[in-house]
Amino acid sequence: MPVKAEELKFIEAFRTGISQVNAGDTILHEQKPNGKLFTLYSGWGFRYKTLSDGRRQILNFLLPGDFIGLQQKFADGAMHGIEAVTDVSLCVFPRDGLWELFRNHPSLGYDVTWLAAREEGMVDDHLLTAGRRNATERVAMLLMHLFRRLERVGMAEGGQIEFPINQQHIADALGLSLVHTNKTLRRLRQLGLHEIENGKLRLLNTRALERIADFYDTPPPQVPLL
Amino acid sequence: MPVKAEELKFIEAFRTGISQVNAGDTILHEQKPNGKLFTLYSGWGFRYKTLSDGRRQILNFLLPGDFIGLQQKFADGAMHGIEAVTDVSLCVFPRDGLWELFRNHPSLGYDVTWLAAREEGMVDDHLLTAGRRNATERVAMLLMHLFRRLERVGMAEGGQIEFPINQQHIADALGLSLVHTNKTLRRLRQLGLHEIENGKLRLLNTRALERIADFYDTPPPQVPLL
DNA sequence: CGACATGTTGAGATGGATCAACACTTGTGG
DNA sequence: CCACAAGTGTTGATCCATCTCAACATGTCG
Repeated sequence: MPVKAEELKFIEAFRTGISQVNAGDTILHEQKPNGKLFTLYSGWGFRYKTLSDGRRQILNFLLPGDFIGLQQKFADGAMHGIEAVTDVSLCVFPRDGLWELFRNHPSLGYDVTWLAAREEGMVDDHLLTAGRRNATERVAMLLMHLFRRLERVGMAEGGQIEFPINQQHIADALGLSLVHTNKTLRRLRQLGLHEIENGKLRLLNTRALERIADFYDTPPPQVPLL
Repeated sequence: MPVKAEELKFIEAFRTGISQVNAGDTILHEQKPNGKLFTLYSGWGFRYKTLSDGRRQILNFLLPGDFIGLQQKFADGAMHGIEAVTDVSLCVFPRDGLWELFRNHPSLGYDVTWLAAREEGMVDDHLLTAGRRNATERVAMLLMHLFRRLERVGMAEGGQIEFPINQQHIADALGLSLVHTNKTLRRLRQLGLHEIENGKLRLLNTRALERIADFYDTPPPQVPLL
């Protein structure tokens, strides 16, 4: 989405710097929020929460273009962690600059709100999935969801996408056990619906997956970028 | 939270009017978004999504002070409905006024974002609940969650709150079946943890409920109001 | 009075969890 | 170069939390 030159300049000035994080590292610790804000430039990450006995729920996956950290800043004590799946590069914004941004560039503030609302929409979807879909539907949903998102940011090539997450990630995102995730994934593969190989996901029958997941996507007109 | 007089005036001018909705009526239809924005003045409501075969997931409950409709405005096709639990009065904002608000009163825009982020934080919690807690933990969580929220808006009197939702609502919010919700609720009651009677909820052992749910609340400093 | 919403309870079925192996790959230190 | 540990995927056996089905009770309302 186009941004005015002036706004772009402000964004440039606004950001503190670019930061690199290695695969598997924690970007934001669950217990100690730091109020920083990020935009994900490249790589995959995820937001998660854990119960005190270690059960983990992945809230959503973070892909290039995602804006991160609003909930941390505002949430009522309810914290989440962020972890890098692959090596990741982040654009870091200062802890207290958000108000500046709203004041000086309301249109950017508007965009931030847009992004926040879009992310909440995604979490809404995942809640429906975890609450009301069965294992097969959940897996189909996740595959379609991620595939479509990658498509939108232009990261689908030749009908396949990079797929750096493992079955434990999938299980934690869907609220399933690792073993059952494996069996469900395998069943879908044997039905010829998808293939995961060498860290690539290829969907072989999106029609069927959409039907199973009861997932029908409407791409948004255009997405703001920060 | 205090608001400047000038801002208050803008809010007054901004709103289209106040609207009343009867218990059980749909405030916002799942399939046809209208882009309107609301603030809930009084009563209870909830946001929900349904699968095409009718399975319903309640995304969160709406209580006085909640700001509604952002996701509808921005979501990528992913829609949700809103229904009134009790009779409800709403402050209605015009469909396209949000940008005006951001431009003329950045601080109000900032507040909107705050509210959006806080709501996402709540959905995050519910996703953790639906994905990783068992039935007992879920029910304990819901009771604590709602009780604390009502407390914060000053609607807890004498250790009890209005509790207008029925077991079907609870089941749909937690991703459980109606029957199992009933049995779980009953077990907690027989343990002396709570009482629901005549539309009132009384928590008899919040300590135990918190422990079961693994839920420890940190109230936010102050909440903006629109 | 009957229709309807809501809550309650039991019996049986089942989807998914848990437990326990094992295979394969990769990286590491000796 | 090999031995070994660690991470990941796979599979079978068994268990159990939750779902489904089916009744029945109660209160409200026309």
